[in-house]
Amino acid sequence: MRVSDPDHQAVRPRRADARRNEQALLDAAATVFVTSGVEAPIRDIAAEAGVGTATIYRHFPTRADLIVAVYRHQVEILAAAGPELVTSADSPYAALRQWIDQFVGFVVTKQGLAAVLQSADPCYDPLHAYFLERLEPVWSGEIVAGQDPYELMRAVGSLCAGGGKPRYDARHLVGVLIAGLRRG
Amino acid sequence: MRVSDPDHQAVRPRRADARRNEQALLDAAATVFVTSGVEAPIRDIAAEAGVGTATIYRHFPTRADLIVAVYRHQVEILAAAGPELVTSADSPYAALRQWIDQFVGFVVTKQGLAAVLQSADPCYDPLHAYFLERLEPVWSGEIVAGQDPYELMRAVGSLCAGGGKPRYDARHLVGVLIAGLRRG
Amino acid sequence: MRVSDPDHQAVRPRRADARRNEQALLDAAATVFVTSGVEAPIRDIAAEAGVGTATIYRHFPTRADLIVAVYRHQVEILAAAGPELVTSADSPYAALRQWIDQFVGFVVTKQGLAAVLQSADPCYDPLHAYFLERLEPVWSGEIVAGQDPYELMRAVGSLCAGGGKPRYDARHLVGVLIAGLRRG
Amino acid sequence: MRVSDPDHQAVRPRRADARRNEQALLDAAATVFVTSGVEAPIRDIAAEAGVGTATIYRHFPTRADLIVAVYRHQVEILAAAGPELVTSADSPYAALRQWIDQFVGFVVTKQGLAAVLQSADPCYDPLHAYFLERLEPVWSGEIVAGQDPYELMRAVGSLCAGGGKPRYDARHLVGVLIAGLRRG
DNA sequence: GATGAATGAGCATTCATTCAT
DNA sequence: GATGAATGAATGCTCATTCAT
Repeated sequence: MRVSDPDHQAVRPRRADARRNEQALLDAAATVFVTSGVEAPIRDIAAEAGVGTATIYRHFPTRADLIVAVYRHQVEILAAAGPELVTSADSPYAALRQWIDQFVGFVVTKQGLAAVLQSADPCYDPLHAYFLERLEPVWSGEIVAGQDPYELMRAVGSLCAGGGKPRYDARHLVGVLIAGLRRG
Repeated sequence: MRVSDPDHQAVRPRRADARRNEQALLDAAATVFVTSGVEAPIRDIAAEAGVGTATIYRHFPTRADLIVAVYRHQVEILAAAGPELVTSADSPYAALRQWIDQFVGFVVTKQGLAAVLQSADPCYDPLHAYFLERLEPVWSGEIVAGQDPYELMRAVGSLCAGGGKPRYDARHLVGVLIAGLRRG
Repeated sequence: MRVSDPDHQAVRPRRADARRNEQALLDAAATVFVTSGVEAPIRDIAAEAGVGTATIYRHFPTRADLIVAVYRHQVEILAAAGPELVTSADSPYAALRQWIDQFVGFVVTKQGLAAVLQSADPCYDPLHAYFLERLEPVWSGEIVAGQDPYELMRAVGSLCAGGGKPRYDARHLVGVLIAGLRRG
Repeated sequence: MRVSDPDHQAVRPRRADARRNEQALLDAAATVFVTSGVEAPIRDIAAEAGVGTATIYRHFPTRADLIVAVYRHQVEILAAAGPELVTSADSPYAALRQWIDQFVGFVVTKQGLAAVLQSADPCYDPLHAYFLERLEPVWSGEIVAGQDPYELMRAVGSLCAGGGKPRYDARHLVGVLIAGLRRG
């Protein structure tokens, strides 16, 4: 998968209808990704958004472009909670636990996002970089002596990717993983 | 995924060539699953086995039937190492570490198996049950106070499913997870 | 365009229905090529033949395979007339004129064939070679001192490709071309 | 192909920017036709010209309109050389040879133009008429006793359309054709 | 039982054309 | 007039599954 231009939505001024469509597409894709995963047919996403298929290609030339855009948008929301927690919590470790709770709670409901975090496909590098930028301030203080944050992020993604099923509590497992790291 | 009859291959007496074909199919599928994943085209597996596609359907009506059969077969091999380790190692924890090393080493080279372990699809229940039967004697002594072994198995599967990529050491991460459990 | 296996129809023994389908495909393709050219949609050819689209891909993995097969078959018929003429005509030149008449008459009614003759795409090399093998005995005696037969064949293809239209007599023009060569 | 109104660009007075755009379009189309042929995507031409796609439709309602306009424009340049040669060369035949050399050299570099010359589509009638008007004075003196000039022009187009490939020298073949005509 | 031929639904992608801005 | 966003039909190709031999 290639990402043709990760920032394309930032550079051009756009017509109002185009902007509206792009938003509709992001919402539709987010919805479809939940039910059908990130490999859902383009047609389904187009139908959900109420646009033609070619409109998706105009806005997001490759599937990776769309995926990145969908989650970048959602991560913006998630990211806001991070720094705030660091300062407000009783201890760095408490901050981390709360953040992890929120983070996992968020990721678990978006199976697509978990898959993206788990993946090593270079097309997600921008999104991964973005994630790391936000995660590191929160957890680096307490945990990762000698632990590659990128690997940790992928591990969290992996554990969450298995979630949403009975007898599998991703939040708990991520907690265990974090606890294991702390000892190191 | 549905499994039509998990034990179908046990009930009927069979012709010699049928039995030979089934074995060829299991070997072929194992090979193909490694390179192309468990979703590999039926044709590829048939070609690898040197049989017609319909022969696969006769032996394994659904894809899940085949997957289960393939890994059940491979687990037979893996399982042998377990009990032996428990008795020979210096301590239960040492036995566990060694077992985990072997186990992860095994799973990581079969991405298909990792996916199967990660999955909660009921069609894998027989395989999961089989796995747990073998795993529990090994690790239950040392670790899982209050930890659902099934969940743990799926977690290991998840961590391994993300593996085989640069900057991601599944063996290390599973070790961290185990370490985290031990403290609990 | 690639030709995966120009001789694939010769190597395997085949089931009767497969052979029947292949013939139906060749006939259908020949028909469709006349009306829609060699770039006609696969679906149209499949429909004309009364088969599914995938059947075409089974028999002729690439479009070039199909094109070559269609015309190779037709050339078999054409080729028969060649050697016979050489011996029966009054003079080599007379033989050539008659042959050219037949040849052009044949090619002109298959616009697809003309296009194939005109093309330099390497995928047609086998067909071109086949053509040259048949053409050279007929015309080489009289004409082509220093004339590359391959170029001549392509020229005839070009002149015929423009044919089938009012105020354009490919037969006449090819005659003129041949006359021009004779002087050389 | 239909040409909606071959002279539409002559009837209306126009804004300066419209005229500028039209010229930019002709240049852009000429460029794109060379590299991608006359069937190149409208978008490519618009991009090359730096205008929107709809602008092309405004100026040239059908693709044929654009093609005709492009080559009419280029023929203007070519035509200038014709009469001049007739008077300056040593003999009518020498003039013809030189003219053919120039002509073929020109056409061969514009595969689109060759295709247009080869075609009998009525939409090109105006362009064909225009061509004949210029060609006839040059070659009619020496050659075409009983040869329809229109047919000859299309033949030259056909021979050139096959060109630009290895082992195919359109200039040579057109020379052969002309030589053949001379004898007649 | 085994075979592999046939099927046709499903999907990504391209592109001419229209239309709101 | 100019723009470029939206449209959706068209097409190549893949693959699971069925069925005649």
